[in-house]
Amino acid sequence: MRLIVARCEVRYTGRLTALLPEALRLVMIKSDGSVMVHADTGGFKPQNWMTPPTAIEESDGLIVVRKHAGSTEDRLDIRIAEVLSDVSHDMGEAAALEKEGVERELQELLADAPEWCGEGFRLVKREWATDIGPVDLMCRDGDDGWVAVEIKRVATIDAVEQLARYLERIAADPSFTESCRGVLAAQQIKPQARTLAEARGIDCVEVDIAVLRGEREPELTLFA
Amino acid sequence: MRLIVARCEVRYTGRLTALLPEALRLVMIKSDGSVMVHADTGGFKPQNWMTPPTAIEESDGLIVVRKHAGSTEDRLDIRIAEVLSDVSHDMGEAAALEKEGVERELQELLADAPEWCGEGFRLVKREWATDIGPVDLMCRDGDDGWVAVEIKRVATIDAVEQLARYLERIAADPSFTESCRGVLAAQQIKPQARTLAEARGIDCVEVDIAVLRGEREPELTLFA
DNA sequence: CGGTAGATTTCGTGA
DNA sequence: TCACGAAGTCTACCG
Repeated sequence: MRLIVARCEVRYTGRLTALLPEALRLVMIKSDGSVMVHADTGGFKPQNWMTPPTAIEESDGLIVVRKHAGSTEDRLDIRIAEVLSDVSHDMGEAAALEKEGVERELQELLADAPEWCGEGFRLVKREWATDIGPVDLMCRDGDDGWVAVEIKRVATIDAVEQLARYLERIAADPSFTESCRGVLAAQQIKPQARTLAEARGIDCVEVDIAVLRGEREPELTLFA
Repeated sequence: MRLIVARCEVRYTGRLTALLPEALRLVMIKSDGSVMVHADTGGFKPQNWMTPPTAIEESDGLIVVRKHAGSTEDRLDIRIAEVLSDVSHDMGEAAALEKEGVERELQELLADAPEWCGEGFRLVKREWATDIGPVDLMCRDGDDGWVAVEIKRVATIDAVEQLARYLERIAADPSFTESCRGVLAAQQIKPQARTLAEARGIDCVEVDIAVLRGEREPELTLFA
Protein backbone atom coordinates (compact mmCIF):
# COMPACT_ATOMS: atom_id res chain seq x y z
CA MET A 1 0.00 0.00 0.00
CA ARG A 2 1.24 3.40 -0.98
CA LEU A 3 0.25 6.50 0.97
CA ILE A 4 0.87 9.90 -0.55
CA VAL A 5 0.06 13.04 1.35
CA ALA A 6 0.12 15.82 -1.20
CA ARG A 7 -1.33 19.05 -2.43
CA CYS A 8 -3.19 17.93 -5.52
CA GLU A 9 -5.97 18.59 -7.97
CA VAL A 10 -8.13 15.65 -9.00
CA ARG A 11 -10.38 15.25 -12.01
CA TYR A 12 -12.73 12.37 -12.62
CA THR A 13 -14.45 11.67 -15.90
CA GLY A 14 -16.68 8.68 -16.39
CA ARG A 15 -20.23 8.20 -15.23
CA LEU A 16 -20.05 11.84 -14.26
CA THR A 17 -17.53 14.64 -14.31
CA ALA A 18 -16.04 15.84 -11.06
CA LEU A 19 -13.26 18.24 -10.19
CA LEU A 20 -11.48 18.57 -6.88
CA PRO A 21 -9.65 21.90 -6.72
CA GLU A 22 -6.09 21.84 -5.46
CA ALA A 23 -5.87 21.02 -1.75
CA LEU A 24 -4.01 18.85 0.71
CA ARG A 25 -5.23 15.26 0.58
CA LEU A 26 -4.28 11.64 1.09
CA VAL A 27 -3.88 9.48 -1.99
CA MET A 28 -4.13 5.78 -1.12
CA ILE A 29 -3.06 3.21 -3.70
CA LYS A 30 -3.70 -0.42 -2.81
CA SER A 31 -1.88 -3.37 -4.30
CA ASP A 32 -5.10 -4.53 -5.94
CA GLY A 33 -5.19 -1.36 -8.04
CA SER A 34 -7.72 0.57 -5.95
CA VAL A 35 -7.05 4.29 -5.78
CA MET A 36 -8.73 6.56 -3.26
CA VAL A 37 -8.39 10.27 -2.60
CA HIS A 38 -9.37 11.18 0.95
CA ALA A 39 -9.78 14.58 2.55
CA ASP A 40 -9.41 15.01 6.29
CA THR A 41 -13.19 15.29 6.59
CA GLY A 42 -16.12 13.77 4.77
CA GLY A 43 -16.37 10.56 6.74
CA PHE A 44 -16.36 7.13 5.20
CA LYS A 45 -16.23 8.07 1.52
CA PRO A 46 -13.20 9.12 -0.46
CA GLN A 47 -13.65 12.39 -2.33
CA ASN A 48 -12.67 10.55 -5.45
CA TRP A 49 -11.67 7.00 -6.20
CA MET A 50 -11.45 4.17 -8.67
CA THR A 51 -12.23 0.54 -7.98
CA PRO A 52 -10.20 -2.34 -9.47
CA PRO A 53 -9.32 -3.41 -12.04
CA THR A 54 -7.39 -0.30 -12.98
CA ALA A 55 -4.35 0.70 -14.98
CA ILE A 56 -2.16 3.21 -13.18
CA GLU A 57 0.38 5.38 -14.98
CA GLU A 58 2.64 7.78 -13.21
CA SER A 59 4.73 10.50 -14.74
CA ASP A 60 6.26 13.61 -13.23
CA GLY A 61 3.65 15.10 -10.93
CA LEU A 62 0.76 13.27 -12.55
CA ILE A 63 -0.96 10.01 -11.73
CA VAL A 64 -3.51 8.75 -14.24
CA VAL A 65 -5.83 5.91 -13.33
CA ARG A 66 -7.82 4.28 -16.10
CA LYS A 67 -10.54 1.68 -16.24
CA HIS A 68 -12.74 0.20 -18.95
CA ALA A 69 -16.37 1.04 -18.31
CA GLY A 70 -18.38 -0.51 -21.09
CA SER A 71 -17.97 1.45 -24.29
CA THR A 72 -16.32 4.44 -22.63
CA GLU A 73 -13.40 4.84 -20.25
CA ASP A 74 -13.34 5.94 -16.63
CA ARG A 75 -10.41 8.13 -15.83
CA LEU A 76 -8.95 9.72 -12.74
CA ASP A 77 -6.30 12.42 -13.15
CA ILE A 78 -4.34 13.30 -10.04
CA ARG A 79 -2.14 16.34 -10.61
CA ILE A 80 0.31 16.65 -7.76
CA ALA A 81 1.62 20.10 -6.89
CA GLU A 82 3.56 19.34 -3.72
CA VAL A 83 4.40 16.10 -1.94
CA LEU A 84 4.51 16.14 1.87
CA SER A 85 4.95 12.42 2.31
CA ASP A 86 5.13 9.36 0.09
CA VAL A 87 5.57 6.00 1.77
CA SER A 88 4.92 2.41 0.77
CA HIS A 89 4.20 -0.52 3.06
CA ASP A 90 4.17 -4.18 2.18
CA MET A 91 1.26 -5.46 4.21
CA GLY A 92 0.89 -8.99 2.90
CA GLU A 93 -2.48 -10.61 3.08
CA ALA A 94 -4.84 -9.40 5.75
CA ALA A 95 -7.15 -12.06 7.09
CA ALA A 96 -10.73 -11.74 5.94
CA LEU A 97 -13.51 -10.27 7.96
CA GLU A 98 -15.70 -12.57 10.02
CA LYS A 99 -19.23 -11.26 10.32
CA GLU A 100 -22.27 -12.24 12.31
CA GLY A 101 -25.73 -10.76 12.34
CA VAL A 102 -26.32 -10.14 8.66
CA GLU A 103 -29.33 -11.35 6.71
CA ARG A 104 -27.69 -14.71 6.11
CA GLU A 105 -27.62 -15.51 9.82
CA LEU A 106 -31.20 -14.31 10.26
CA GLN A 107 -32.24 -16.71 7.50
CA GLU A 108 -30.38 -19.60 9.12
CA LEU A 109 -31.93 -18.93 12.50
CA LEU A 110 -35.44 -18.61 11.09
CA ALA A 111 -34.98 -21.75 8.97
CA ASP A 112 -34.24 -23.59 12.21
CA ALA A 113 -37.18 -22.02 14.00
CA PRO A 114 -39.81 -21.04 11.40
CA GLU A 115 -42.49 -20.79 14.09
CA TRP A 116 -41.17 -17.28 14.79
CA CYS A 117 -42.56 -16.31 11.37
CA GLY A 118 -46.06 -17.53 12.17
CA GLU A 119 -47.99 -20.01 14.28
CA GLY A 120 -47.46 -23.62 13.32
CA PHE A 121 -45.05 -22.79 10.50
CA ARG A 122 -42.92 -25.67 9.22
CA LEU A 123 -40.06 -25.24 6.77
CA VAL A 124 -40.44 -26.87 3.37
CA LYS A 125 -37.38 -25.40 1.65
CA ARG A 126 -34.85 -22.61 1.94
CA GLU A 127 -34.09 -20.59 -1.20
CA TRP A 128 -37.17 -21.96 -2.97
CA ALA A 129 -36.61 -21.10 -6.63
CA THR A 130 -39.05 -19.12 -8.74
CA ASP A 131 -38.22 -18.05 -12.27
CA ILE A 132 -37.36 -14.54 -11.08
CA GLY A 133 -35.36 -15.48 -8.00
CA PRO A 134 -35.44 -17.51 -4.80
CA VAL A 135 -38.00 -17.21 -2.00
CA ASP A 136 -36.00 -17.09 1.26
CA LEU A 137 -38.15 -19.64 3.10
CA MET A 138 -41.05 -21.66 1.72
CA CYS A 139 -43.20 -22.91 4.59
CA ARG A 140 -46.56 -24.43 5.41
CA ASP A 141 -48.65 -22.86 8.13
CA GLY A 142 -50.78 -24.50 10.84
CA ASP A 143 -53.55 -25.12 8.30
CA ASP A 144 -51.12 -26.68 5.77
CA GLY A 145 -51.34 -23.56 3.59
CA TRP A 146 -48.27 -22.43 1.65
CA VAL A 147 -46.41 -19.38 2.88
CA ALA A 148 -43.53 -17.60 1.16
CA VAL A 149 -41.35 -15.86 3.75
CA GLU A 150 -39.08 -12.97 2.74
CA ILE A 151 -36.36 -12.16 5.26
CA LYS A 152 -34.66 -8.79 5.67
CA ARG A 153 -32.57 -7.12 8.31
CA VAL A 154 -34.40 -3.88 7.60
CA ALA A 155 -37.56 -4.20 5.52
CA THR A 156 -38.42 -1.28 3.23
CA ILE A 157 -41.02 -0.92 0.49
CA ASP A 158 -38.63 -2.73 -1.84
CA ALA A 159 -38.86 -5.87 0.27
CA VAL A 160 -42.65 -5.83 -0.03
CA GLU A 161 -42.41 -5.37 -3.78
CA GLN A 162 -39.89 -8.18 -4.03
CA LEU A 163 -42.13 -10.58 -2.10
CA ALA A 164 -45.18 -9.43 -4.08
CA ARG A 165 -43.32 -10.24 -7.31
CA TYR A 166 -42.54 -13.73 -6.03
CA LEU A 167 -46.19 -14.30 -5.03
CA GLU A 168 -47.28 -13.03 -8.44
CA ARG A 169 -44.97 -15.52 -10.16
CA ILE A 170 -46.04 -18.39 -7.91
CA ALA A 171 -49.72 -17.61 -8.59
CA ALA A 172 -48.98 -17.59 -12.33
CA ASP A 173 -47.03 -20.86 -12.18
CA PRO A 174 -49.18 -23.55 -13.85
CA SER A 175 -47.27 -26.29 -12.00
CA PHE A 176 -48.13 -24.74 -8.65
CA THR A 177 -51.91 -24.79 -8.40
CA GLU A 178 -52.32 -24.23 -4.68
CA SER A 179 -52.57 -20.73 -3.26
CA CYS A 180 -49.67 -19.17 -1.41
CA ARG A 181 -49.60 -16.21 0.95
CA GLY A 182 -46.67 -14.07 1.98
CA VAL A 183 -44.96 -13.16 5.23
CA LEU A 184 -42.33 -10.48 5.63
CA ALA A 185 -39.97 -11.21 8.54
CA ALA A 186 -37.39 -8.62 9.56
CA GLN A 187 -35.52 -7.19 12.50
CA GLN A 188 -36.99 -3.84 11.59
CA ILE A 189 -39.96 -3.03 9.38
CA LYS A 190 -40.31 0.54 8.14
CA PRO A 191 -43.79 2.04 8.64
CA GLN A 192 -44.35 2.56 4.92
CA ALA A 193 -43.33 -1.02 4.20
CA ARG A 194 -45.83 -2.21 6.80
CA THR A 195 -48.58 -0.11 5.23
CA LEU A 196 -47.85 -1.36 1.72
CA ALA A 197 -47.64 -4.96 2.96
CA GLU A 198 -51.07 -4.62 4.55
CA ALA A 199 -52.48 -3.29 1.26
CA ARG A 200 -50.90 -6.26 -0.55
CA GLY A 201 -52.26 -8.79 1.96
CA ILE A 202 -48.80 -9.62 3.25
CA ASP A 203 -48.27 -10.30 6.95
CA CYS A 204 -45.42 -8.65 8.83
CA VAL A 205 -43.37 -10.14 11.64
CA GLU A 206 -40.64 -8.34 13.52
CA VAL A 207 -38.07 -10.75 14.93
CA ASP A 208 -35.36 -10.18 17.52
CA ILE A 209 -32.06 -11.78 16.54
CA ALA A 210 -30.92 -11.98 20.18
CA VAL A 211 -34.07 -13.96 21.04
CA LEU A 212 -33.56 -16.22 18.01
CA ARG A 213 -30.02 -16.91 19.15
CA GLY A 214 -31.40 -17.80 22.56
CA GLU A 215 -29.40 -15.00 24.17
CA ARG A 216 -32.51 -13.29 25.48
CA GLU A 217 -36.02 -14.28 26.51
CA PRO A 218 -38.85 -13.06 24.34
CA GLU A 219 -40.80 -10.17 25.80
CA LEU A 220 -44.09 -11.89 26.25
CA THR A 221 -45.52 -9.19 28.48
CA LEU A 222 -44.36 -5.81 27.27
CA PHE A 223 -46.87 -3.94 29.45
CA ALA A 224 -47.14 -6.33 32.35
CA MET B 1 -5.53 13.20 9.60
CA ARG B 2 -3.68 10.49 11.43
CA LEU B 3 -2.31 7.47 9.60
CA ILE B 4 -1.23 4.45 11.58
CA VAL B 5 0.27 1.44 9.87
CA ALA B 6 0.16 -1.33 12.42
CA ARG B 7 -0.35 -4.98 13.11
CA CYS B 8 -3.73 -4.98 14.79
CA GLU B 9 -6.86 -6.90 15.66
CA VAL B 10 -10.20 -5.16 15.22
CA ARG B 11 -13.57 -5.98 16.71
CA TYR B 12 -16.83 -4.28 15.83
CA THR B 13 -20.05 -4.60 17.75
CA GLY B 14 -23.17 -2.73 16.78
CA ARG B 15 -25.59 -3.48 14.01
CA LEU B 16 -23.64 -6.68 13.68
CA THR B 17 -20.61 -8.32 15.23
CA ALA B 18 -17.40 -8.57 13.23
CA LEU B 19 -13.85 -9.63 14.00
CA LEU B 20 -10.68 -8.92 12.06
CA PRO B 21 -7.87 -11.24 13.13
CA GLU B 22 -4.48 -9.68 13.74
CA ALA B 23 -2.78 -8.48 10.57
CA LEU B 24 -0.96 -5.51 9.09
CA ARG B 25 -3.38 -2.71 8.24
CA LEU B 26 -3.80 1.02 7.85
CA VAL B 27 -5.83 2.82 10.48
CA MET B 28 -7.04 6.21 9.22
CA ILE B 29 -8.45 8.70 11.70
CA LYS B 30 -9.93 11.87 10.23
CA SER B 31 -10.36 15.12 12.09
CA ASP B 32 -14.14 14.77 11.83
CA GLY B 33 -13.97 11.61 13.94
CA SER B 34 -14.21 9.08 11.11
CA VAL B 35 -12.16 5.96 11.70
CA MET B 36 -11.37 3.48 8.94
CA VAL B 37 -9.35 0.28 8.93
CA HIS B 38 -8.03 -0.58 5.47
CA ALA B 39 -6.26 -3.68 4.25
CA ASP B 40 -3.99 -3.53 1.21
CA THR B 41 -6.66 -5.26 -0.86
CA GLY B 42 -10.43 -5.24 -0.89
CA GLY B 43 -10.91 -2.15 -2.99
CA PHE B 44 -12.95 0.83 -2.06
CA LYS B 45 -14.31 -0.38 1.27
CA PRO B 46 -12.52 -0.36 4.59
CA GLN B 47 -12.52 -3.71 6.37
CA ASN B 48 -13.95 -1.93 9.37
CA TRP B 49 -14.95 1.65 10.10
CA MET B 50 -17.08 4.05 12.05
CA THR B 51 -18.72 7.17 10.67
CA PRO B 52 -18.98 10.42 12.65
CA PRO B 53 -19.96 11.50 15.19
CA THR B 54 -17.68 9.34 17.30
CA ALA B 55 -15.85 9.43 20.61
CA ILE B 56 -12.29 8.15 20.38
CA GLU B 57 -10.32 6.99 23.40
CA GLU B 58 -6.75 5.82 23.20
CA SER B 59 -4.82 3.98 25.82
CA ASP B 60 -1.69 1.85 25.59
CA GLY B 61 -2.06 -0.31 22.48
CA LEU B 62 -5.83 0.10 22.32
CA ILE B 63 -8.04 2.52 20.41
CA VAL B 64 -11.73 2.44 21.26
CA VAL B 65 -14.21 4.24 19.03
CA ARG B 66 -17.75 4.70 20.31
CA LYS B 67 -20.97 6.01 18.87
CA HIS B 68 -24.54 6.23 20.04
CA ALA B 69 -26.80 4.18 17.77
CA GLY B 70 -30.35 4.52 19.06
CA SER B 71 -30.81 2.55 22.23
CA THR B 72 -27.55 0.63 21.94
CA GLU B 73 -23.94 1.61 21.32
CA ASP B 74 -21.71 0.99 18.33
CA ARG B 75 -18.18 0.18 19.28
CA LEU B 76 -14.92 -0.40 17.45
CA ASP B 77 -12.00 -1.90 19.37
CA ILE B 78 -8.62 -1.65 17.69
CA ARG B 79 -5.99 -3.63 19.57
CA ILE B 80 -2.57 -2.68 18.29
CA ALA B 81 0.22 -5.25 18.54
CA GLU B 82 2.98 -3.47 16.63
CA VAL B 83 3.25 0.00 15.15
CA LEU B 84 5.20 0.41 11.90
CA SER B 85 4.32 4.03 11.32
CA ASP B 86 2.21 6.67 13.02
CA VAL B 87 2.03 10.09 11.41
CA SER B 88 -0.36 13.03 11.57
CA HIS B 89 -0.98 15.67 8.92
CA ASP B 90 -2.89 18.90 9.24
CA MET B 91 -4.70 19.16 5.94
CA GLY B 92 -7.02 22.10 6.44
CA GLU B 93 -10.25 22.26 4.52
CA ALA B 94 -10.23 20.58 1.16
CA ALA B 95 -12.32 22.43 -1.36
CA ALA B 96 -15.69 20.94 -2.06
CA LEU B 97 -16.46 18.60 -4.89
CA GLU B 98 -18.39 19.78 -7.92
CA LYS B 99 -20.52 17.24 -9.70
CA GLU B 100 -22.63 17.10 -12.77
CA GLY B 101 -24.34 14.32 -14.62
CA VAL B 102 -26.45 12.91 -11.83
CA GLU B 103 -30.19 12.48 -11.87
CA ARG B 104 -30.73 16.05 -10.72
CA GLU B 105 -29.21 17.48 -13.89
CA LEU B 106 -31.16 15.04 -16.03
CA GLN B 107 -34.35 16.21 -14.35
CA GLU B 108 -33.47 19.87 -14.88
CA LEU B 109 -32.67 19.32 -18.54
CA LEU B 110 -35.85 17.33 -19.16
CA ALA B 111 -37.94 19.89 -17.27
CA ASP B 112 -36.63 22.49 -19.72
CA ALA B 113 -37.24 20.25 -22.73
CA PRO B 114 -40.05 17.78 -21.85
CA GLU B 115 -40.63 17.02 -25.53
CA TRP B 116 -37.71 14.56 -25.28
CA CYS B 117 -39.99 12.45 -23.05
CA GLY B 118 -42.76 12.27 -25.65
CA GLU B 119 -44.28 14.12 -28.58
CA GLY B 120 -45.98 17.38 -27.64
CA PHE B 121 -45.18 17.03 -23.94
CA ARG B 122 -45.51 20.20 -21.85
CA LEU B 123 -44.39 20.47 -18.26
CA VAL B 124 -47.08 21.10 -15.66
CA LYS B 125 -44.97 20.68 -12.52
CA ARG B 126 -41.69 19.30 -11.30
CA GLU B 127 -41.77 17.19 -8.13
CA TRP B 128 -45.55 16.79 -8.33
CA ALA B 129 -46.57 15.51 -4.91
CA THR B 130 -48.51 12.32 -4.28
CA ASP B 131 -49.14 10.92 -0.83
CA ILE B 132 -46.33 8.41 -1.29
CA GLY B 133 -43.77 10.76 -2.82
CA PRO B 134 -43.19 13.16 -5.69
CA VAL B 135 -43.55 12.41 -9.38
CA ASP B 136 -40.40 13.77 -11.07
CA LEU B 137 -42.26 15.55 -13.89
CA MET B 138 -46.01 15.89 -14.35
CA CYS B 139 -46.75 16.71 -17.97
CA ARG B 140 -49.54 16.87 -20.50
CA ASP B 141 -49.07 15.17 -23.84
CA GLY B 142 -50.05 16.30 -27.34
CA ASP B 143 -53.66 15.24 -26.68
CA ASP B 144 -53.79 17.09 -23.33
CA GLY B 145 -53.62 13.78 -21.46
CA TRP B 146 -51.77 13.63 -18.14
CA VAL B 147 -48.40 11.92 -18.05
CA ALA B 148 -46.30 11.15 -14.99
CA VAL B 149 -42.62 11.01 -15.93
CA GLU B 150 -40.13 9.16 -13.76
CA ILE B 151 -36.48 10.03 -14.41
CA LYS B 152 -33.50 7.80 -13.69
CA ARG B 153 -29.90 7.66 -14.78
CA VAL B 154 -30.15 3.89 -14.97
CA ALA B 155 -33.69 2.49 -14.89
CA THR B 156 -34.10 -0.91 -13.24
CA ILE B 157 -37.19 -2.87 -12.24
CA ASP B 158 -37.38 -0.71 -9.12
CA ALA B 159 -37.96 2.42 -11.21
CA VAL B 160 -40.90 0.74 -12.95
CA GLU B 161 -42.36 -0.32 -9.60
CA GLN B 162 -41.92 3.17 -8.24
CA LEU B 163 -43.71 4.78 -11.17
CA ALA B 164 -46.42 2.11 -11.05
CA ARG B 165 -47.00 2.96 -7.38
CA TYR B 166 -47.37 6.64 -8.24
CA LEU B 167 -49.85 5.87 -11.01
CA GLU B 168 -51.76 3.62 -8.64
CA ARG B 169 -52.00 6.44 -6.08
CA ILE B 170 -52.99 9.00 -8.69
CA ALA B 171 -55.72 6.68 -9.99
CA ALA B 172 -56.99 6.22 -6.43
CA ASP B 173 -56.93 9.96 -5.67
CA PRO B 174 -60.55 11.15 -5.53
CA SER B 175 -59.48 14.75 -6.22
CA PHE B 176 -57.78 13.68 -9.45
CA THR B 177 -60.49 12.25 -11.65
CA GLU B 178 -58.70 12.32 -15.00
CA SER B 179 -56.63 9.38 -16.17
CA CYS B 180 -52.85 9.53 -16.12
CA ARG B 181 -50.30 7.42 -17.95
CA GLY B 182 -46.64 6.86 -17.17
CA VAL B 183 -43.36 7.43 -18.98
CA LEU B 184 -40.00 6.18 -17.78
CA ALA B 185 -37.14 8.36 -19.04
CA ALA B 186 -33.55 7.31 -18.44
CA GLN B 187 -30.06 7.41 -19.90
CA GLN B 188 -30.11 3.64 -19.75
CA ILE B 189 -33.04 1.27 -19.36
CA LYS B 190 -32.27 -2.30 -18.30
CA PRO B 191 -33.93 -4.94 -20.49
CA GLN B 192 -35.89 -6.42 -17.60
CA ALA B 193 -37.15 -2.98 -16.63
CA ARG B 194 -38.29 -2.41 -20.20
CA THR B 195 -40.14 -5.73 -20.20
CA LEU B 196 -41.88 -5.00 -16.91
CA ALA B 197 -42.76 -1.49 -18.05
CA GLU B 198 -44.40 -2.88 -21.15
CA ALA B 199 -46.44 -5.28 -19.01
CA ARG B 200 -47.47 -2.35 -16.82
CA GLY B 201 -48.41 -0.17 -19.79
CA ILE B 202 -45.59 2.27 -19.13
CA ASP B 203 -43.69 3.84 -22.03
CA CYS B 204 -39.90 3.91 -22.03
CA VAL B 205 -37.68 6.66 -23.42
CA GLU B 206 -33.90 6.54 -23.49
CA VAL B 207 -32.40 10.01 -23.46
CA ASP B 208 -28.87 11.12 -24.25
CA ILE B 209 -27.59 13.69 -21.79
CA ALA B 210 -25.05 15.05 -24.27
CA VAL B 211 -27.89 15.75 -26.71
CA LEU B 212 -29.97 17.36 -23.95
CA ARG B 213 -27.05 19.61 -23.11
CA GLY B 214 -26.85 20.55 -26.77
CA GLU B 215 -23.32 19.17 -27.01
CA ARG B 216 -24.26 16.68 -29.68
CA GLU B 217 -26.85 16.39 -32.44
CA PRO B 218 -29.52 13.73 -32.01
CA GLU B 219 -29.02 10.66 -34.17
CA LEU B 220 -32.05 11.05 -36.37
CA THR B 221 -30.97 8.36 -38.81
CA LEU B 222 -29.41 5.50 -36.93
CA PHE B 223 -29.57 3.16 -39.93
CA ALA B 224 -29.30 5.64 -42.76
C1' DC C 1 -20.03 -10.36 -18.81
C1' DG C 2 -24.75 -8.72 -17.36
C1' DG C 3 -28.36 -8.80 -13.80
C1' DT C 4 -30.01 -9.14 -9.00
C1' DA C 5 -29.91 -8.57 -4.18
C1' DG C 6 -27.45 -7.16 0.11
C1' DA C 7 -24.86 -3.64 2.76
C1' DT C 8 -22.50 -1.99 9.66
C1' DT C 9 -24.60 0.38 2.74
C1' DT C 10 -23.34 5.96 3.13
C1' DC C 11 -25.15 10.30 2.08
C1' DG C 12 -28.26 13.97 1.20
C1' DT C 13 -32.83 16.18 1.66
C1' DG C 14 -37.21 17.30 3.19
C1' DA C 15 -40.89 16.89 6.51
C1' DT D 1 -34.97 13.45 14.41
C1' DC D 2 -36.83 10.39 11.21
C1' DA D 3 -37.71 8.40 6.87
C1' DC D 4 -37.06 8.03 2.06
C1' DG D 5 -34.47 8.02 -2.24
C1' DA D 6 -29.96 8.46 -4.80
C1' DA D 7 -25.28 6.82 -5.33
C1' DG D 8 -19.59 7.32 -9.97
C1' DT D 9 -23.26 3.47 -4.86
C1' DC D 10 -19.75 -1.12 -3.96
C1' DT D 11 -19.74 -6.09 -3.57
C1' DA D 12 -20.91 -10.94 -3.82
C1' DC D 13 -23.35 -14.38 -6.33
C1' DC D 14 -25.55 -16.57 -10.08
C1' DG D 15 -26.48 -17.27 -14.89
